[in-house]
Amino acid sequence: MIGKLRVVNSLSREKEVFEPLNAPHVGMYVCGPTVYSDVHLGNVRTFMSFDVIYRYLQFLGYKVRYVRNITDVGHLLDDTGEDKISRKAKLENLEPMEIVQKYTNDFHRVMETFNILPPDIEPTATGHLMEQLDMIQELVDNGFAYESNGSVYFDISKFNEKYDYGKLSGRKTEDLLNQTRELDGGSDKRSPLDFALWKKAAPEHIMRWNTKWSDGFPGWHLECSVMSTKYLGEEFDIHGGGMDLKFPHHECEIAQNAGSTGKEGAKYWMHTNMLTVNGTKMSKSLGNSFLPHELISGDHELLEHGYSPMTIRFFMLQSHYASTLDFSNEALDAAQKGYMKLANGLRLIKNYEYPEGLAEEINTKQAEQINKICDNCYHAMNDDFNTALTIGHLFNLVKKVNSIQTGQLKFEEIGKETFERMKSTFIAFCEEILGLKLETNLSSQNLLEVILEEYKVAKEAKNYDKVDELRAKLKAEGVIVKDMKTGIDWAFEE
RNA sequence: GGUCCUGUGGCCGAGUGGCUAGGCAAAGGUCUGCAAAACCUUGUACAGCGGUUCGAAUCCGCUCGGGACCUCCA
Repeated sequence: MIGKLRVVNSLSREKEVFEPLNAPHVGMYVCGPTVYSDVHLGNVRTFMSFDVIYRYLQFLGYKVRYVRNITDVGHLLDDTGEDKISRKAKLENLEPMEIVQKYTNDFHRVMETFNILPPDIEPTATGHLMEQLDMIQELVDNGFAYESNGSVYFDISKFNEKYDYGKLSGRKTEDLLNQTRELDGGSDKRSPLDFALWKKAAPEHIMRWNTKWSDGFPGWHLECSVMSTKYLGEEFDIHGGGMDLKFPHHECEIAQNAGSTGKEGAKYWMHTNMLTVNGTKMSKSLGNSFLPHELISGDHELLEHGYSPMTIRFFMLQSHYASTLDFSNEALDAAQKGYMKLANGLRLIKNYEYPEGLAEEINTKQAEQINKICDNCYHAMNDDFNTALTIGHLFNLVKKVNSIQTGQLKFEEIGKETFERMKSTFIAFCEEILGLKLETNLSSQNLLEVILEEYKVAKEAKNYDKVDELRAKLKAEGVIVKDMKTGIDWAFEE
């Protein structure tokens, strides 16, 4: 390993050296989707960011247990106390579990489309009701929660006697109180800051469980505390999620963990930033959100045409996960060309082998440059998973690879050792770490070979009409013919 | 209103004190039947003003612009 991995910890707001609690094991929990409708692109960015983090940690040799939940109940919509799943179920006249299954399946398909690896454990809230009830009881026993009219609430003021509610998002309880609108008379809460652990269900509420507290359902924040603790322990390494979950969701999680176990859960908190469209956060209510399939097909009023999943992945990884990323046709088009350039480089180097028995005539400058670039890839990823910088370095390797193809750089100048390092580094960073894979839309690889052979023959015979015709034919397939001193090859059209 | 983030060349986007980020676009060159691709070269970039420093895009202050969270949201 080159250098140490450093991550920006939302808790300290500083870049810290990453030191797992129980190396080589790493526990990572990421807040997953609420499966009540299609995932939108913003969700994809978050899960893609943590996918790269997961991949890189594994690449570094850590044994990672990655837990990403599915929220299938209890996500309060508003003051009505109705949750997202049951509202949708009523709307579509389906069983809540049908909604859950439908959108869970859809979610998995989308994740696969973008080459996002599945987590090691994907627990559901409904599958952990007993554990949630246990944690509620613990919180009540410890004096951090109270029952009120069949519901159970977390008691922020009690919590603050011993802990500090708001430390993650930098909020002060007094400020929060000043800003919070007054409770309507009907509330069972002692303070507007208190949040629900268990909600008594209204008669029309369809997802409900009969417990000693009431016939009701769990609060949203609880499941994450319960499931992270169950699968990763009272203290674990990384907890992630989108920025917008920082408050109140993650703040509540910390409170629940501390209140029940005495430990605050995660050592490192990591937050991904938002996707924006024309500078404004992508969200459904603003009508500026894209569904993954719309971006791929181009079937959206804001889009001129579609983009392949790997182009989108590349586009997203070209910015740092903690920065906002703005969507535009121009930016996407530029990313498409850039991605094809990278993909062509990847395809080339995968096919290259250092020639057997070739005498080395090392060009020290070239070899040093290449080794430096390889080092830089590690440095970039070690620096808080800087995929944007990593991609920049990979493009520098692409130049070397292309130079080999055109014969401007020779194998013997690089030497076997450096060549092998370049090859393995390039492939590992593209495929294993960034999760970019080649997308071949060629109808037939063999056909391509045949046409290229035909092209070669025509070229040698100086039959230029035929040459131009074949060129056009291949271009229609998205393939560009490359005439070089060293021979004829092809590349994906950029 | 409170808390916080942010403003980089035509566009996107890295970069927290001195070391060419990178991609797209543009210009010139090499190569070529012509092209394309590739490679090489080129761009008075760091919102404005002031300060700290031998030296600042990078630190500090002010001004102006953009955004997020404070209610469900990745």
